[in-house]
Amino acid sequence: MRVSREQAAENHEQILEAASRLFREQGFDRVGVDAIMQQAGLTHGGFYGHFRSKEDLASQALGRALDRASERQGKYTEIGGLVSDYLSQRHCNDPGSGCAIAALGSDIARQDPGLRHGLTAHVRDRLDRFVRLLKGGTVAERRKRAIATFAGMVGTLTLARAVDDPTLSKEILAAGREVFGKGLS
Amino acid sequence: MRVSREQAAENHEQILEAASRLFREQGFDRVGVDAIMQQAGLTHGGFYGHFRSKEDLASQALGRALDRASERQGKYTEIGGLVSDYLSQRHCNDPGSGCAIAALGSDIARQDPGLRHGLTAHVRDRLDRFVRLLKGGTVAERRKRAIATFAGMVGTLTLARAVDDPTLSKEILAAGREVFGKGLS
DNA sequence: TGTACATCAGTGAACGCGCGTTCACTGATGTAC
DNA sequence: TGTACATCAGTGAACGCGCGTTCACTGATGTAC
Repeated sequence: MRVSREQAAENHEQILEAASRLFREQGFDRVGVDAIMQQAGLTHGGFYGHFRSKEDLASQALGRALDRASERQGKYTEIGGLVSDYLSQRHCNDPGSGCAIAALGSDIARQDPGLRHGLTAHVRDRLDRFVRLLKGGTVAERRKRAIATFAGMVGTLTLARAVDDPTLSKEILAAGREVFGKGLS
Repeated sequence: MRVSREQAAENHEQILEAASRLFREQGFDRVGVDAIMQQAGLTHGGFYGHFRSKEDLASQALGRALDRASERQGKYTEIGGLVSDYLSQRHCNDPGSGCAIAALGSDIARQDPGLRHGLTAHVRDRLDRFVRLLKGGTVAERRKRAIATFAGMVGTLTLARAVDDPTLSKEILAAGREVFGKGLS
């Protein structure tokens, strides 16, 4: 049962959207093509009309998630607000719509070269933006602080999600907000 | 072909050791019971004489890796050396014998409750030790810095491993060493 | 504008494969005399 | 100390299952006249 070109394009979007969320929620290996297609309102057989492989989808879905994150962070003109948002309870509880680096962090290093290459370009871009948000010191110093602030944010969220005690998790988030919210200046 | 009790105990250790390394290198989901037993010099059938399930092994192997990390870090009397070691090129290139939190970070949040509970106890312990290494400020301030330093270390290593450009990876490690090596004081 | 046909997005059964787990069996170890 | 037997750690075939992927088919869409 053929569908219109617009419908097909919309289905394509739905698959990417579903994959982007499910991968972040459960990791690349725990989400099957079947589950993604079901979430997109389709059956698994049609998948290969849209993507060459699951790996191909993973790479594109990560790219999409990272682009969204850039957009979201692009709105901030000062580091404090950005960090507060990133290290919020809401973000911690909802990895599916949040930062893909924190959600998939250690997984990414083991994925295929294409995906890692896309991520690297994104990280570079994000660091450049961070440098522009920071004040004081030389450019080289701001860049060091940008890297450490970004890494600190990712590590704080990873840690807050890993522990199973809500009190400790909140304490970790709060400490991260306080220390990294100033951009380490 | 029965083996002696000492041999059986040694085999048990070998399985834990192999699992601890392989899980950190490839992640929980990409390592099979088969591969672990082979690495331990045994065949897969004997696995269930040693562990109740793969999950059970994962939990124990993580515990072992974390204990090793505690031992290793316990040797340091000042934060700078500890951070330099943690954010070294060597550690970055060899996740299999390194920090399990950085190697399995985002995976851990999705594992079973037993494993996460063990990890939480470990994180608490590690934070307490960090607090003792830091100087200056009130106890509450030192604790905040301990959390942020620990999170920063984990995030820096995760990021340095995720990117595919060695130059950027080295820059990230160097920035992390410089910023977090002072314990954020 | 209407008709006839080619196209092709999506369906669902089927494939091969690897995984976690089970189990009958083996033969060296440990024990009872 | 030596013998006879029970124990049980490890083996390897087998199991059911879910996965990524393929493919013959369907029927609505798009196009040519």
